[in-house]
Amino acid sequence: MNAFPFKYEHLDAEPANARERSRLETRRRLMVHGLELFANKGVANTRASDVAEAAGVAVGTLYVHFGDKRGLLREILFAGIEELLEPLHRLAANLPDDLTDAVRRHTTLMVDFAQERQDFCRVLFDPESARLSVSPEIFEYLVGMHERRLREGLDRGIFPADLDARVAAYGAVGMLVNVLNWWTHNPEATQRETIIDTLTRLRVSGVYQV
Amino acid sequence: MNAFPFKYEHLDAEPANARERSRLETRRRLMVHGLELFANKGVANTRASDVAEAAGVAVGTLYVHFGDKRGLLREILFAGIEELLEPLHRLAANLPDDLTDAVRRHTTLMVDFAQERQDFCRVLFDPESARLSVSPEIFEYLVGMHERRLREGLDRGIFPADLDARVAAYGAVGMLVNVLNWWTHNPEATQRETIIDTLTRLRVSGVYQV
Amino acid sequence: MNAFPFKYEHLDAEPANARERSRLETRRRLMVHGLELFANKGVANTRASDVAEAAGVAVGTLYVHFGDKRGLLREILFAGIEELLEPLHRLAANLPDDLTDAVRRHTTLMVDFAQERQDFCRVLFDPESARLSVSPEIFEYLVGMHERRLREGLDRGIFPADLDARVAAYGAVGMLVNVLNWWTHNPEATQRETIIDTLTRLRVSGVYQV
Amino acid sequence: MNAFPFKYEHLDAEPANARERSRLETRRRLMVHGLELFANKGVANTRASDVAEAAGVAVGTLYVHFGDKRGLLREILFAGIEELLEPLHRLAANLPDDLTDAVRRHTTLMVDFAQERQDFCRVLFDPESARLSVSPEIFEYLVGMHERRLREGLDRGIFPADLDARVAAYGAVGMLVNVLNWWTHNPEATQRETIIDTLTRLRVSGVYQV
DNA sequence: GATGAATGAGGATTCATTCAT
DNA sequence: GATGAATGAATCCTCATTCAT
Repeated sequence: MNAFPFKYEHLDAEPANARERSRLETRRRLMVHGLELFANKGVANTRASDVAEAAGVAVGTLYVHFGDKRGLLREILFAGIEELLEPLHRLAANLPDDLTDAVRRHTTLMVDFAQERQDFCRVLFDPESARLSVSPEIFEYLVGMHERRLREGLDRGIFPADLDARVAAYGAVGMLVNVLNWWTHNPEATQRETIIDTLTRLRVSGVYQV
Repeated sequence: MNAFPFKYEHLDAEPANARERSRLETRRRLMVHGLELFANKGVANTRASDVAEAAGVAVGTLYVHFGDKRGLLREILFAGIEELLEPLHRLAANLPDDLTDAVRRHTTLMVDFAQERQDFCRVLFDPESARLSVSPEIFEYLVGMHERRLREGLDRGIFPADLDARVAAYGAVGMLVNVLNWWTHNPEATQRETIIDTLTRLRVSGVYQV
Repeated sequence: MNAFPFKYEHLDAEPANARERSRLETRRRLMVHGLELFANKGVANTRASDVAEAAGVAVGTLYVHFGDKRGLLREILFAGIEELLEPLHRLAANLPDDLTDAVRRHTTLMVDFAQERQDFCRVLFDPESARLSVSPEIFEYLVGMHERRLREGLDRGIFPADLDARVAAYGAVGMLVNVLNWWTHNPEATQRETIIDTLTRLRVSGVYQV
Repeated sequence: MNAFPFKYEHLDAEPANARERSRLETRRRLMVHGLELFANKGVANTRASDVAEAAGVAVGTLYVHFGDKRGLLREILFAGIEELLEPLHRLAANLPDDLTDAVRRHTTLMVDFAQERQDFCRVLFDPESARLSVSPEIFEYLVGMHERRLREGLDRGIFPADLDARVAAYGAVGMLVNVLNWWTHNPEATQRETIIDTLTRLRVSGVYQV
């Protein structure tokens, strides 16, 4: 049901016994404080020991749970993106017939996610996440999803045949990501609605004047 | 009338005297080898001394010319991007009336540049260039250019009024950059024409089926 | 009459009751897998938890049984060396009268042991065993044995009087150990018989041409 | 003339210019203080920064000169062993005809070296030098030298034909090394002459009573 | 201007060991 | 006795940058 292919230990897994419960709690604390520090100080400027200290555990504990700093970053980003994927998949299963409506719903979902999860987005768009090849992996996944949807639309004759699904998918994701990256760092620069309207516009009918 | 606001010492400045000529030659060698190493090993994995050695000078010389490693990177990227800006400005001064034609010309220019200057693009899209705030500066500039052009179009009623120029500019640049970034690292994945057609399509009329 | 002065819990102790049997089995498993890992990955590169995992128990269990990693290493090496000591003592109690015969029998025993217990020898000769002062303790013991035997020979006028028993003992053990160390790591380099012949030769009459 | 195959920057290289002279002096200081600390605290217990501090330079300087801690250790040991090799080669070029005489001269050289260069020997015999594969490389070289000499003797019929040169070389070096290792750490245990007499005895005619 | 030896702050990571359950 | 999550001291090494020559 959920196509997200990356395994990670679910935080909501049933707590089994006391020891396991405590382990998961430690893990959760590391992720929560990691997200906060990564978002506020930047990923590169946050030391593994900073996160451990904030979480109230020893550095070694971080390494027990996540292998290394990159591992922690991965888990944080994958857990965060999964929260986006869930409504996304729900939407996909229940798409409006009207193209503009459908795109607007999709865009709105992304924009609202960016607005509600600003800290997560700051980490996702941190150049250090790119340097560690974590965010690219996530963007690739989004591109893949988009490509599949485009390919379906092409098959069903909804989209113009001269579109290449792969290229268009990279384009759409790049457009979204770049706008949200900017907006995340300049939330006051414009309104939620402006972004939704403009992105929906561009995605559906480009700059073309009807 | 070059609007590019960043100063750097032109490589094509007239060679004045012998000493000056030798100075410029040293400078050029550092930039050429810097570009090559940055492109092939990655910016973060290339040490200042690597570049100096490749250029056949002492490390200190690099610092005499560029202040620091980031300075060298800046000069390399700004010199490269200027090669893109020149034809871009020429095109702007002489734009076809037809919207699709105009966009296609613009897109073609960008795509061809990416194809011809693969090494430059690898450096431009290197996460380390982002971490050092060099590439963002360039992308901001491109966004600014785009925004101005969109605003003109809006003023003249060419583009639909519900577009926000700034948001649309970020979107367009993000689309372009993401596609070219991918293509630069996977040149065999698709054809130049496919990219031009799809990007032109998306930019002009989105996924909308006429 | 076993002169080996180091205590360790015998593996072949009678199994008393079920609980005790299981305890000994756990202990045996730790030693068996410890030997294997130490031999194959090197002592320094084998973590206590690796051994525990291979043995199918928790790390803590290793510490319950052996106190620390060095304790495990000691038990493994002492158990192994005891397998050498037994036939050695048997031989000592029943030595041929002819000097060359006696030395050859002794040498053969050592060489065959090295050949049959390659894994043990890799651990014994591992520099980490030296760093932890485990192998030196064993070599000292062998030197002591040898010294006693030499002293006896000297007393009985079998060996030339200008030999210092202690020095000669260190020399003989060093010779043996160095050859076997090399051979253990290069088993294909030479034949068992070549080693036995040459070592016997050297021990009995040096390089002297009769 | 000198068969020692390991390259390292000679300390006695002509001082060229002032900068180079200062560089070599820095290098020398690092080696001198490295030897002292390695010998007194043990190689594993000496931090790279300890050596740098003792030498009055920054840690980085050590890494500039030797690459890493192991590099420093190598240079120290190779420089030291070369001091042994020089008289050794001189002796080889001018060997007494009498076998016992020749062996005694050779043994004396080694023993006197060990006595005069106790600190060097402590480092050479340090298990950490073995763990870092530095001392084994040196011992291999000594074995190679020995093997060649034995092979010559065998060819000329001086040594008994049933000796295998390689095995005998490993044996002889092991004997020497083990005795000197012990003596280095227990200088009071016996006299220089006792060691020379016994080792010469063993090497030439084993334990055989003439 | 060019040189290149020297600098030294900075952080990730390991793993033997413990102890509450 | 067995467990295994948590501990945290301990060091290596990098490399952008400087400045005396």
